[in-house]
Amino acid sequence: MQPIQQANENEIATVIVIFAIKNKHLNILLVKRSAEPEDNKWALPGGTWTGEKKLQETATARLQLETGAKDVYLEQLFTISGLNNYNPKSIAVCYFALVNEKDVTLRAEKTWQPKWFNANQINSLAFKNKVVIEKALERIESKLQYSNVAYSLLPNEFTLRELQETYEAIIGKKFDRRNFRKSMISNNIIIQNGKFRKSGAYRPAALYKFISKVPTLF
Amino acid sequence: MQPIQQANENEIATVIVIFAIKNKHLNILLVKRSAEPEDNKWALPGGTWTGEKKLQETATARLQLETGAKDVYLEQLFTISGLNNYNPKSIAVCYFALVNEKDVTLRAEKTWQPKWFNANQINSLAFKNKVVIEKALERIESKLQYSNVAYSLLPNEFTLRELQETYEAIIGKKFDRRNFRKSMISNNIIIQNGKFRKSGAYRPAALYKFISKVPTLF
DNA sequence: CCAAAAGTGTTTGATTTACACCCATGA
DNA sequence: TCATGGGTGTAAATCAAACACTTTTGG
Repeated sequence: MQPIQQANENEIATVIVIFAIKNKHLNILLVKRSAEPEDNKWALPGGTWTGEKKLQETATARLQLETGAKDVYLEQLFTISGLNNYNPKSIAVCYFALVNEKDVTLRAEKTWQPKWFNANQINSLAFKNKVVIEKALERIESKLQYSNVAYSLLPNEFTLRELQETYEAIIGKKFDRRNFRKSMISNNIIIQNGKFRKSGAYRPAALYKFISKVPTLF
Repeated sequence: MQPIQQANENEIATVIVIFAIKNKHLNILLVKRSAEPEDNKWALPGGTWTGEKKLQETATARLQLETGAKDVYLEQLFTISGLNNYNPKSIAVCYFALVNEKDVTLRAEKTWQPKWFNANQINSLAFKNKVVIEKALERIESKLQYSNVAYSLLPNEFTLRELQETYEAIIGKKFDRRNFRKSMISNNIIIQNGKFRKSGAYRPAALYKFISKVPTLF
């Protein structure tokens, strides 16, 4: 969301695409605007940068305010002018963040309704937020392929199937279970934590954890 | 270079890391500041964004002003606050550009001296420009590995050796000539243009051109 | 004993790397 | 004929992709 200022002044906004996996689908958090312009439309969360903190800290603060999530992966996407039609002197510094949906408590107020939307079914949005989402989708997909950033989408312990379904939701295709396991383990992304989870009339699944929760390429 | 404004106002600057190959080395264009703060120090070229054009067009305009180069590769790097210590409300949107040194005519004025510096031997710079250069070096290196953007570093026709030396200067290691040729050709990056260049007491080299001068991944 | 998900290795093909000799030219 | 850089192919190794059966559990 881009707050509005005098149209003649530079305005620096941050905008965040917050991703989480819900029901095996990639979701994005949107908030409903409750002011003109674009009143009542859904938009990406964001805020104006005041210069008091570093730019990225403004994004982090907004993320925490909306989701309560901490220690998540946050990365700058790009900066664009002209996102907000109403102020030609505004620019938006866009970020994307990955959160574990179970750690999230949405800030729900009467005038501020955050809501998760399936990332592939988002249509009309305030401003030109669609552009931002498309770039974010590209980036998260390629990032997942050669880094461990999925750690911020998953809880502390998880089964291999849960991990694989997370990857599949984002990349949009199925993987071979044996190859997936081999690759995650041989790239030192995950390791068994020794526990198992029983959840039905079948063999319990070993639980895994991420070896590192620092962004790492492989 | 970041122009100075009232310290209480938002200032949006663009900064460009302009790369070219000179004498088989990767070089960066710097300009000497002729105003406070940081008077007399070398800095990356840049300018203030006024909101009249798109952000990227401001960077393109600055690039042309400094080098005269057109149709070059220009990509946004990232945006940072705090690059300019003197105004806490300033941000810099940073770009990197690749130009062919032979197409360049530097704008040389008494108060504005642009100069090429070996990219790996840049030390003291105005503001925190070093950070920007480091990111740019990372980016150009990885970009070169899986895209054709080298087209903007080279003239219209070139030998395989010239191309390889360009890659070696940037990536910082030597390649096998046979494998390099194979990869460039099988990835449809370059093709012979039918001409040859004689330049000494040895077999003339075939000249190549880029198949496409649109940024393409492979 | 049945249904459901978990676990596990091997083979094939594709890609990447390493490596050495002959060719064309001008002096 | 010599010195210099230009041109070329093959074998080995590594990596990625395809693929099916056995195990554990609860009901």
